[in-house]
Amino acid sequence: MHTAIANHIDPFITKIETREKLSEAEREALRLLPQKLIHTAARTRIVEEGERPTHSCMVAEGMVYRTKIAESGRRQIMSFHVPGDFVDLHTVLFKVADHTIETARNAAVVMVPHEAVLKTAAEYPAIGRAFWFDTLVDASILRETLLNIGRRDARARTAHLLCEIALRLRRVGLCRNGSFELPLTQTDLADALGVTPIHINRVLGKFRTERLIAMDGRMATILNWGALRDIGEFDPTYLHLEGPKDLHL
Amino acid sequence: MHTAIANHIDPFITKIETREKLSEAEREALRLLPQKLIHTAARTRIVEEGERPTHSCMVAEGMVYRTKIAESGRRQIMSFHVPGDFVDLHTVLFKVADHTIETARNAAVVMVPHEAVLKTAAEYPAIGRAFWFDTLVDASILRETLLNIGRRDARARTAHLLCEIALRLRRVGLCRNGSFELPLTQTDLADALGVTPIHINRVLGKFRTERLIAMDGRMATILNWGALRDIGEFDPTYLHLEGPKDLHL
DNA sequence: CGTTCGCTTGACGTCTCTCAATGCGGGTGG
DNA sequence: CCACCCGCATTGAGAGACGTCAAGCGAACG
Repeated sequence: MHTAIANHIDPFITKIETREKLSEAEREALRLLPQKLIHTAARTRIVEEGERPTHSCMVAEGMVYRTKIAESGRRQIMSFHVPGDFVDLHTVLFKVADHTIETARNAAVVMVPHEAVLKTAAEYPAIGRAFWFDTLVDASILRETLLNIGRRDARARTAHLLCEIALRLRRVGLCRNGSFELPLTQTDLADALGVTPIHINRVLGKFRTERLIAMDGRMATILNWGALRDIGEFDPTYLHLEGPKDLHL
Repeated sequence: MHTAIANHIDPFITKIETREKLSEAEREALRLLPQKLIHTAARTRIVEEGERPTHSCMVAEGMVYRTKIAESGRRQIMSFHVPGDFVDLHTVLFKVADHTIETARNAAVVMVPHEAVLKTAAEYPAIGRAFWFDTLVDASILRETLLNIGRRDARARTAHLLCEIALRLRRVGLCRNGSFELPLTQTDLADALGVTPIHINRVLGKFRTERLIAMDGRMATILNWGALRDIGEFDPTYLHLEGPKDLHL
């Protein structure tokens, strides 16, 4: 690194570069984005539905999720975010946030002002593309989630989500030998999977007696990846870990 | 218009400009995109999951939807697209298509090569932003769909979808007095809403006896918008019809 | 004119929800 | 340091929404 001080954006740069190599000037432009690291308590709302946010955030530590609440009061978690994920590039262009962003437990997020994001994207097309690509992957994950909830039963849904979280955490070095910290309550999982916490409890209980997973406090371990993958029909293509196609511009 | 010949991209430009005004140079750049109009039969797959497409498409006529199939064979429709929608800006950056794009009935779509899209986006930041914004709205609709399917019962889901389609069609002048052509079978609706066609049939039947909607062949009419909106908890904020925030670059 | 596709309706099964109660662990205040 | 409380996990019993299986019917189409 050329910069002396460690930069909070670096995890994002690392993620981006597993897809498309950036020039030194582009990396530097990203590092020069104004940024403020914020530590939050559990259940902190970073962006509230209906707000007009002026900053975007990137996860530095912990887990963050997006949520919407129906008029009836039922909550749906739309997606989870792990360190290195830029959570709300959406609000860069939207006037009003269409959903809430919340931390699961203690977390750290980096706040970056919208104008800076847009200016950098306009100045460096490769960065603009990188941001765009990131939101596209996000949408792809959303589509798979939709398939999961719309067309699989609770058992398959749960298996699928566990596989996805494990894989995404492994990518950033937070899952070893199938073990990872899962800072979510069963109610969170239920809200993400479109079922009741009671039902999730029974599904997880069955997974445990079947020796597919183990859970000890906040640590979860996948004991039988193959079986869980099959139950959840998990195929990671939709995560687009490969990166974008080769560009000839 | 400055160009003598009607351009197939014009509906997209019109849509874009309800959000952010473009300069004449930018409009012209969009019109100069290489394009090929294709007329398709019903149930034509434009892009197949797993393919490596080289073109993106925009809907010119009819209705197009995105779909994924689970290993178990169950199909989920992720989203519908009406004239003026750029359906698969995703594939511009993705190597492999993560889902299938299909026409409901006879339709017309405009095909545009990916390199041209990327080149224009890189050259004109406002156009790059417009593309990005379009995919962000797409993701926002996806999130609302997820809430719909995850946290509402079949009756509410159906009402919500009908409201959304009516509103989006009205925006492009294809819905008058609550009447619009709905080129979807009950099986399509079921696959979009995560239920069985039989159940959708009963829900629609109830809507009809309650005088909330009327259906005559392919024409659907919303007779009681207020009631349907309330049943479906429909709030169009997520469609971001307002456009992006005012930019100060 | 037969065939296929889509709509409709009935009976029955089941996955998941609701209601309800218990227990556990961690945080808080006296 | 202990009592108390609250959030979360767990388990049981009964109810309901939705799925499955099955059959009939009309319209479009070759």
